Amino acid sequence: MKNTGFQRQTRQRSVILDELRRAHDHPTARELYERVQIRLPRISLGTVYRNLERLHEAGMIRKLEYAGQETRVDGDLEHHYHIRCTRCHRLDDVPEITSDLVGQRFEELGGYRVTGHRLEFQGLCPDCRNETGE
Amino acid sequence: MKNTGFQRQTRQRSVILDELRRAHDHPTARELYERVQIRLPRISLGTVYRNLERLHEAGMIRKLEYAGQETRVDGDLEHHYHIRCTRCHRLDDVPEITSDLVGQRFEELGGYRVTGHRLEFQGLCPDCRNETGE
DNA sequence: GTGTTTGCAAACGTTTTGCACAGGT
DNA sequence: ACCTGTGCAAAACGTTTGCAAACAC
Repeated sequence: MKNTGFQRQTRQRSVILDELRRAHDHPTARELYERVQIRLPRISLGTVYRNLERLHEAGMIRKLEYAGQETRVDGDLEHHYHIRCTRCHRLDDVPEITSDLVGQRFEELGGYRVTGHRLEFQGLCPDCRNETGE
Repeated sequence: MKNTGFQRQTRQRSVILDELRRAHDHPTARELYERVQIRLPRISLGTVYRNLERLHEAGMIRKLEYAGQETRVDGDLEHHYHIRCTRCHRLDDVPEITSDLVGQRFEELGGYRVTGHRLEFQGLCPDCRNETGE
């Protein structure tokens, strides 16, 4: 079994992960906290934040930080994209993306009328490549 | 001339816009505030925030909210993408994207070694389409 | 028993807001 | 003169952190 970097297996962490795995939406830390709180009434929001950070480090969840609002978490590690409603801020998975993005106009995705998209690449900048030796 | 929704043309707003147009990076609100402050020492950070919001509404600047950190603004309205360094958080324009994104591996862009990308679509969700009549 | 993880509360950094005044039209 | 936009300060918001107690190992 893969080393996750965890030192202890606590009830809090396992309930948090369980709620995330059963969630089919993309809850914020506070929403997740409220769900976990039903099962563990004395848990604190700070514990949820700390565990989300640890789970993220361990590669067990995705953080959806690029929404310009509260960070949301996704228990689904499969490679997939998201679509956000510009009016009510609802966030859904995009069912399937098949091909060419740039230059192509998606008119409709998963029932949404698509008006735009945002794309950000990640990587190591030239300076950091030098410093780390790639 | 297009109606921008502004009622007054103030010195603050024109200096903010000017600094943004001449900026070749993607400053945060605070960074922009510091630059504007050199020319208008009594301006307040709140005014910068308010004006960025108005300029954004008017479609005169872009907000880069999807970085998971401080919101950055971009005075360049041309359609282009960005790349962020995962180590030092520097943010650059991606020089040119030509074709197929999905399935393709970009190895290198603008001197960066690319390790991943994030993509989010925007649109009107099914419910909001109903309520607004598309 | 040891040292990680927790609950709590305070602190933090970014952004928004209430208010009286300034200034554009 | 009107009323939008400003400066200032406080509040709001999501998130992080310091600490002593709890608990996994």
